[in-house]
Amino acid sequence: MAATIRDVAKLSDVSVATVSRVINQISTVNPETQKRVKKAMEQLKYEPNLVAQGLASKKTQTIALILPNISNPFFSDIVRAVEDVAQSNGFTVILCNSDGLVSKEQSYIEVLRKKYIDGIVFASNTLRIEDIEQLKKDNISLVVLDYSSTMESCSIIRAKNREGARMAVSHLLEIGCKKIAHIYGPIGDQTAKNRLEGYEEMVHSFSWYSPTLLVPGHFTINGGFEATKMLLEKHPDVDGIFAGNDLMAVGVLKALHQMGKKIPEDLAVCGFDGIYLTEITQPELTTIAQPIYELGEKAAKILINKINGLLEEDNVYELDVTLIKRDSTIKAH
Amino acid sequence: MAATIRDVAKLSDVSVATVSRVINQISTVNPETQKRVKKAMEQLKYEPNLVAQGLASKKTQTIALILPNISNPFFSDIVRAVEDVAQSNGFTVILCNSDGLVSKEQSYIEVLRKKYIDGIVFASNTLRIEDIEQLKKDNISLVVLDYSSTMESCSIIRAKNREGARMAVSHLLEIGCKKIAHIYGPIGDQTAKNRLEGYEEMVHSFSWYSPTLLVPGHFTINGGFEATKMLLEKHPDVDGIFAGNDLMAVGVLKALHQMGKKIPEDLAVCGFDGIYLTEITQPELTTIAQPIYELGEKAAKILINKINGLLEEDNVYELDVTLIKRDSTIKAH
DNA sequence: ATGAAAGCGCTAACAG
DNA sequence: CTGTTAGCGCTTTCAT
Repeated sequence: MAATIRDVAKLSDVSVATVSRVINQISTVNPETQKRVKKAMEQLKYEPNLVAQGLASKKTQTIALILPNISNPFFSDIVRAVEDVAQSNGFTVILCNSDGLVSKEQSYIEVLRKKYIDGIVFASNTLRIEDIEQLKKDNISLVVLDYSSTMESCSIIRAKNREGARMAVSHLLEIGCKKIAHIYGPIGDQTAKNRLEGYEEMVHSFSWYSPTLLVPGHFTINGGFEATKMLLEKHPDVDGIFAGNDLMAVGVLKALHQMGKKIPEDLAVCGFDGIYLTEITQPELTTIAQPIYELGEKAAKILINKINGLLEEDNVYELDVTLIKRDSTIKAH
Repeated sequence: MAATIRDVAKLSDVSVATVSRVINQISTVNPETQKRVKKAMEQLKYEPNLVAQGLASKKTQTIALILPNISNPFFSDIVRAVEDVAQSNGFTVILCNSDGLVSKEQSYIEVLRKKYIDGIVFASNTLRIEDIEQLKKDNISLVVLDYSSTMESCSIIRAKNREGARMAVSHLLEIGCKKIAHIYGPIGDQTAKNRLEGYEEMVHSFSWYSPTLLVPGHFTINGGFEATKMLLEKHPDVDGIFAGNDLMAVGVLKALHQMGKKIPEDLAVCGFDGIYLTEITQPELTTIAQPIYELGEKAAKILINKINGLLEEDNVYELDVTLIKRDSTIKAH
């Protein structure tokens, strides 16, 4: 049906090798010949078969993005960024929801390998060292997003989590909070851990500090909701809450509303991430904003550079976060 | 490096054809032989090369999902559903953000074709008849989501938009609204149009009705915000607003808050879609919920059935919507 | 039930 | 600068 490289070769009276050369823009082709070949390609409406190219070259112009769950707005922004970069570089992206399950990730990685995928952006904290090694062996490039690890044998992009947490607490102190609690994310998640550590560093020397001011919220809205109820039962005098991410902060708000608390008068709330949800709550949420799109963008760019052989060493990139003050900590005027 | 079908053939002392047969579970293989081949595959840790399979069979076990923008929470739920179904059927999904631009869609379709993709779930209203025909010719299956068209030459999954709109208005009337406005989505978008029509059918015979109660909101939060300001300037006595989607309803809420209106006492608000955002606003939003996950799930299932040749005719599936009453229309006493 | 062999459409030495 | 040719790893007639 569709024209093949052979048809083009025949029509332009050259060998398939030469046609292949002009397809792949290999310089050593006579301009004259090139013109002839190009004309033939147009005439025949020739389009290279990407699958055949992939089989022969072991490069498929495809990358994968593995993340816990696309429904999380943080990740959907990441996806958008990665896809944009991929698209403008001639790459296609395969999306994989792992739900944070190692088993799911495992099986994804397996089929991705069988598909000759060129690289993976891994947006999850669950990646294991063995996997990294395996991918290296298979010549599949890897960039990890939002990953905290002491040993780095691959490129990592992340935001300054610990520093952000300190900024959050510092802000709450500044506006006059006398007892600040923290709702933290999943244990085992390094990002959650770093934010918790930032909080602890800021508060551990205060006389009011107690480890019972730490409550788990699982990085979900409902987790934040439940955590708040539990927290206020034990510490009715808390007047500031730093939630480890925005989703939990939303849950905090819901709980406080339900309990009839005034925000920020009775209690100030600060989240982390900077997803757009923080703008639609009432009051709007103060948050430590990560440059979400930039995180995804940078990850994709680095990955593609690696794939194209333009980048050798593995680096760790830490992007800055910024405090966005809103009504959940400061009453407008 | 990795074992190929030939290695397996050699080790199990059969031809590659036979190995291929056991890989593809073709029945005509002697159980004895089959066992031998399978043992060899295990020994060699053989894994079929999907790219090679694709080239030879023109089937890649890959589908694509084209949608306007993953950042829209409605679509991220759709993605999740499609990916889940694909995953559990051995398919991989390529994600494409079109921004609703025909040009982008066009270029995506082109590369998808070159990649021997098996099928496409198209979640957008911008698909053109020519494209449908072209895909058919290329033997690429197609299922369209949330698409309204009089002529159907492909399978379509959508919710009952017109009926949902009528339910929304009907509910607002029941709770006592005396003058109901509608904020509608992009003109040209059939879904937006159907919802608008549902509204009109319900209100056109009332004496208070006027076409100026219709305001455009572009299906965005900000659009809903601006529309509300405009609307209340012209019609300060409006006491009910039906927003064409939840995003706009959120914008409505923001605007009303800013104007100091009480909800639902001064003004009741109803959205459409049933995204989870409606649960985090204050007050929570009444909405006409579509079965979002089910929409995506059904689309993916039908697509895969088509690909596997289990489905012939093209049908239109209209899923039911449900009214979810919340505080934006009824004060929980 | 199984094997031989001809592709699928392209890339990449190697030779000239 | 260009052509020949041998794959890439698998599927699929067509025989047997």
